[in-house]
Amino acid sequence: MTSRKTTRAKSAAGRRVGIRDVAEATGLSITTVSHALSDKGQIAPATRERVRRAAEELGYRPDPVARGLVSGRTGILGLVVGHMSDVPWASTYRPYYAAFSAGATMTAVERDYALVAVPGDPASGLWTRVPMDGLIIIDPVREDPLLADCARRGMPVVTDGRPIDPGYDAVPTVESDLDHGMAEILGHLREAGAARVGLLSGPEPDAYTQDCERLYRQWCAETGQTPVVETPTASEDPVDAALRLLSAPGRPDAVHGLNETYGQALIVAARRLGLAIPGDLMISVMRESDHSAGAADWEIPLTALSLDARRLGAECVTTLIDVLDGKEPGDVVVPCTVVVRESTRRG
Amino acid sequence: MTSRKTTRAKSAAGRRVGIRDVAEATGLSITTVSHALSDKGQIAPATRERVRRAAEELGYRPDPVARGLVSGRTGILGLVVGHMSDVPWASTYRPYYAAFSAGATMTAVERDYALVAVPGDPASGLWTRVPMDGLIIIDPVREDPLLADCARRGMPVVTDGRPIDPGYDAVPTVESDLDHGMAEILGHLREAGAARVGLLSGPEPDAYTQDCERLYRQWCAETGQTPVVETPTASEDPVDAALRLLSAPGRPDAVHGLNETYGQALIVAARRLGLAIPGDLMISVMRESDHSAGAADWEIPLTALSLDARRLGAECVTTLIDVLDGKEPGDVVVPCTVVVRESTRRG
DNA sequence: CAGCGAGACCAAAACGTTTTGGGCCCCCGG
DNA sequence: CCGGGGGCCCAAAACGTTTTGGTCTCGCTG
Repeated sequence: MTSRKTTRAKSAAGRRVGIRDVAEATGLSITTVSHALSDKGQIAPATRERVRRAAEELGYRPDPVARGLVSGRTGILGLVVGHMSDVPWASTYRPYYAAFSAGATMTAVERDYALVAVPGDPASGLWTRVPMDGLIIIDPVREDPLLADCARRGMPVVTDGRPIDPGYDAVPTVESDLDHGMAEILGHLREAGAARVGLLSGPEPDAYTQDCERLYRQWCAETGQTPVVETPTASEDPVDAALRLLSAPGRPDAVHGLNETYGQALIVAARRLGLAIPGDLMISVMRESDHSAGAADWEIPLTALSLDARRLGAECVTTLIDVLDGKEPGDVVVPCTVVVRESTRRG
Repeated sequence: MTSRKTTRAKSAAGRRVGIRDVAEATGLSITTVSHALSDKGQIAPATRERVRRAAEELGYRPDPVARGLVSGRTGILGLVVGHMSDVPWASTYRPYYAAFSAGATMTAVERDYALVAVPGDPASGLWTRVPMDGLIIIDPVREDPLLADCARRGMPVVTDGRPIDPGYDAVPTVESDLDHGMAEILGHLREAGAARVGLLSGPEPDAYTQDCERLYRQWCAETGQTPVVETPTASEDPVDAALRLLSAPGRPDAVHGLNETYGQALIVAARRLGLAIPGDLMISVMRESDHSAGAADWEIPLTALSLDARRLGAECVTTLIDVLDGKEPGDVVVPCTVVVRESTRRG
């Protein structure tokens, strides 16, 4: 009586209806039913219709798991956000991730894939237990264990932001065109009248931060300016870092912040120091999108280098699907655009 | 030479390593290997260790799909956001969804499940093709096709926000405690000195909107006030609705907005009409979280009824997992709290 | 009228696990 | 010396599809 056989979901009546049931209902073979439903072999039109009707009537839906076992495809793409092991996605990261994820999800859905979020935490190993066809890794960090594991195991991967470590040249990558973007935004600041441009960088050990800083220093070298960089620690309130930056001896009269949160921090710091914007201090930031009315914009519309995270997400998915389809896609560079607003308009 | 057999990922060397390879490497049977790796049958400790080592060395990971086929469990939970068929998630919806999704994802991960986002669009039928153990439906709408399909098919479901249509009493539901919350926030507005409290409602046909409006009218009836409700259409700029509300003959001197975006709209409208906040107009809003510094807060900190979307997401996951584990969970009510800020402090 | 191709269908293998139901051997108690 | 009970291991079934490699029966051609 203590039947342990109730494991399966037999809630309503009998078992889940399988292809076998359709076969029995129509008096046909399993093969024929499968073919009829997926337009494969040659089936008499009448039969095909009969099968369709029976399947519909019985409410038959092919089991995705069984289907996946034979086809080798699950139709699931993994999205791992590297910094997710910490508290609720490092807050500075959220807007970017949200936009990225939105773009990725919609593109995936259009192409008939589903997107699943898995934690970057390598200890959990969850990503190993969830069936998926490929993985998107956002901003791989130094010695990323996930990246290594995927490579070893032959799991198709696309990264958003180039892997830092060497040896991953084969991994397709989607990136913002920071080369042009940084030059453009810094150039804009100078043209707008900045004498000394500072950078409010970030603590993350990823290619994005690294590249921005490098490009900034390079630009400084080219324009003959001494770099002024400040970086908040991971746990620190960015406002403190902003205050440091703006209190230094050779105070910059323009600062570019590496994410939108830093823009807010700069505004707060500036106000606390009694600096007028843009009169005493021009501010520009990285932003995840053109359209978003950033939080800080209620105070002062901020000039931004718009990163188009949405599109980056979309491109990652497209690229990954290309890989899955056997194409060998090259790296993708997504343009980013300068949007000039009040915070850098003097006079 | 045109071998089509390259379907599988045999990129590096040979095929993916399966349990059979481990068996052959150790000279044991498949059964024993399976048992050894999952601590099941009785295996000599030495053997167990030998198997472990071999598996590790070969880089063996059990195929989640095959495992899922026999166990009937995939470890994947679906999250469908009802309004996603439209453009980029109806923008007013985003902060709530983001917080909800964050809470759900983290809880899922803690319990060793993965969360996959599927479109509410019933036409796509994607959710049918992606393997999952259960589904979370956010704010089911009138005659929700998904809900119906799940019920018919026996797919375990938990909804965030009660299903509107009758006949779904068996579906476990997670809800905010709007009964108390609405009474509390409206009571606060009155106590703070409001003579006439208006409501800026929403166009969505879900239980949340419906309940808020009902509770508002009920409160009006109890306190002997004529209800003043305005609802933006789905495509309209909420500012226009706010302007209508604030230009009406019996202009309210306090308005509660059903989401955070509406708070911004109210501020903009108030400024445009030359109304001082909170002097001429008190504003309160629904918000998805306590901690979030809302965008509008850079202008004026808004009093809010905090919905704790994060926790709602977490509770949905917990409840769904309970269902999957065979428990019969009851409905969950998550408390919401009033957070008083500048926008309703007179004098 | 034999032969042959095409149309309609089907049985069985394959996918990679877990689970079921033993089998064998050795040791110990009677 | 025999019977029985662990301890250790294994072969085969099952999971629900898709795919492979047919078979059978027409009708048409030579």
